[in-house]
Amino acid sequence: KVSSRITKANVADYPCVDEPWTVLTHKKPQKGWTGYNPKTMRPPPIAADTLHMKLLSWNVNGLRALLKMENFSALELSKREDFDEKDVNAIRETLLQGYDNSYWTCSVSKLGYSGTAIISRIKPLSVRYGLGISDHDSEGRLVTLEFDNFYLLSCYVPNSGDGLKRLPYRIAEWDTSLGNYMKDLEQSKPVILTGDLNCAHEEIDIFNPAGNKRSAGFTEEERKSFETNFLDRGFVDTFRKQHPNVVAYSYWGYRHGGRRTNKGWRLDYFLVSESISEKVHDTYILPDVGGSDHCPVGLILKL
Amino acid sequence: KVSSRITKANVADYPCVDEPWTVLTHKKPQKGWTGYNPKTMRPPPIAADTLHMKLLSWNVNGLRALLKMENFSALELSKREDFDEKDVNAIRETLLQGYDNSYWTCSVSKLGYSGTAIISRIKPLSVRYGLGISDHDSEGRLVTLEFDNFYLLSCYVPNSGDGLKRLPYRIAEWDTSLGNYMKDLEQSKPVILTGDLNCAHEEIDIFNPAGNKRSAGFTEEERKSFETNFLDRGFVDTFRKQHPNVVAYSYWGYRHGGRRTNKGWRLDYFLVSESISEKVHDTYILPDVGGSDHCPVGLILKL
DNA sequence: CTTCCAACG
DNA sequence: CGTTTGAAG
Repeated sequence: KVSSRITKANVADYPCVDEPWTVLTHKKPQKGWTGYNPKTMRPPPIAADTLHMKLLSWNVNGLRALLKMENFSALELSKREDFDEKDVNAIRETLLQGYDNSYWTCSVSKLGYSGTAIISRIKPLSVRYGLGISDHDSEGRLVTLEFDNFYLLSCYVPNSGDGLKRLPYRIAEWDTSLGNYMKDLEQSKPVILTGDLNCAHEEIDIFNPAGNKRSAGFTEEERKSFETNFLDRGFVDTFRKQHPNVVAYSYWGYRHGGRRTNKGWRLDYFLVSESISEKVHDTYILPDVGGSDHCPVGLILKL
Repeated sequence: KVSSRITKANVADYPCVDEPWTVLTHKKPQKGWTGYNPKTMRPPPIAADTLHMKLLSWNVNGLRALLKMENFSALELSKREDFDEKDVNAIRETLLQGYDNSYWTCSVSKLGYSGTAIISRIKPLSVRYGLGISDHDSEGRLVTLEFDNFYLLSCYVPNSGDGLKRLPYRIAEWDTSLGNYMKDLEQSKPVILTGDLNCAHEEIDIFNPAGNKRSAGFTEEERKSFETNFLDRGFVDTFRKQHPNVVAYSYWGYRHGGRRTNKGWRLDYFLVSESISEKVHDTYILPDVGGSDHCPVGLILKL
């Protein structure tokens, strides 16, 4: 889910002015809300001599389909990595052009169900998979890398599911444990959490707030949990901080042409420790990047 | 599996001279064997004033994919048939242009696993699904229509499976029961069996006989069963009777580009009662019809 | 290699 | 609606 660059969506050549995603689809947009234009609503380019790092997170919803779509040739891949499973090998090596460090984890309980990875140019000081002890269901939902100045967490928060069957687990087990885990890490270094957090925090973060009050991802419980476990404990939603009144989504369901009509949700975040939040130069969303029901989100961090 | 016509593969406009399927792929073809050219190796067209009937049988290996492929629009279909399941409805009505009588059966034990149908311009005198009592596994493998002068059976014989796990069932239960059932019917009228019989009878019927002696569809057991249950009991393999030395296949596995190299099997047959065999004007194979790993096979019957 | 289903989102 | 797996051929 995380890389420090994505080939087809560099910030520089990002093309969009007055495109569909700048349109508000709320029936009753509140006063002051504006659409999101990632071309014009970005800060000035960061100075070349300012040491910085670019983070990009993307829920790709199926790597095989994505790689097929983007015309990757999974066949002419070198044998550099020593992995057992052919497809994983192909996927890894295809994405790894120029990246020497990649860290993958996936669901072992239900194959193909979930998984996360971090691909990085910079070698981390340490790597950790899962939440530690309480990561009981081994669904490959978390990778933690330790860098000099911060921890980077790539996470895929459990979906509460049809009929909200998994809502209790999601709140009581996952969100709580993740918050605790982040606070633990924070004692040694600032923390940056990114990924699909499976929650649209506020009304501005979803196209139809009224109609989704009992939909997984926008229940009272999940939104409250988002606050108590993360925001109230000192983690900053950097996109929202930078753009307090901007409607911007990172997910559009496939089911009703949501992308075309911009009926989306903001589910993909960067949450960072307060102590590092002033170092964030930019947080941005790349809504025109296709190939998944989610689009990538990015962050530029001054070092 | 059975229809009296197939749109894209009429006998009249069937185009092929010196095409790949005329090539023998046997490593050691026996003396006198020739390739099959359905354009030149057919009898003279049947006289227009000779009353006749055309039967066509096709294992389509997935109707949804086929319909998609052939650009059917499953949406603008009428509500003529009163079926519950939408897709079945769409499929039926799409295939039914001009056919008032269609008879479908499918596996209820494993959905999407197997099924057969007969689509006919002529209304049958009676219809029967399965083998009767012994059709215990309800896999939708047989439809019987009664016409004035014969019974027509569309059949999908069980594959013996990987590791020949189902070979005993296939032989002892299925083939035996089917043979008995056909002999029963034959007491009142001649019988025509068609479909994927999942057996390449002789060496001429498979591209690599030596290498497939333990492959499902060419085991000693299946070939013997084909003889004892059908041929020895008086049913005539009409294609082979008409073309004793012709190498012609009706199936090419997807796995190793079998269609391109004509590495095929003859698995689809017409077996008819001796009493009606002299009425068979032509039996033919349509190897250039794509969209499935099997191609259609046809028969013209004088009435 | 290609189909289908079921589960999941 | 679109993805994945697994079974089947």
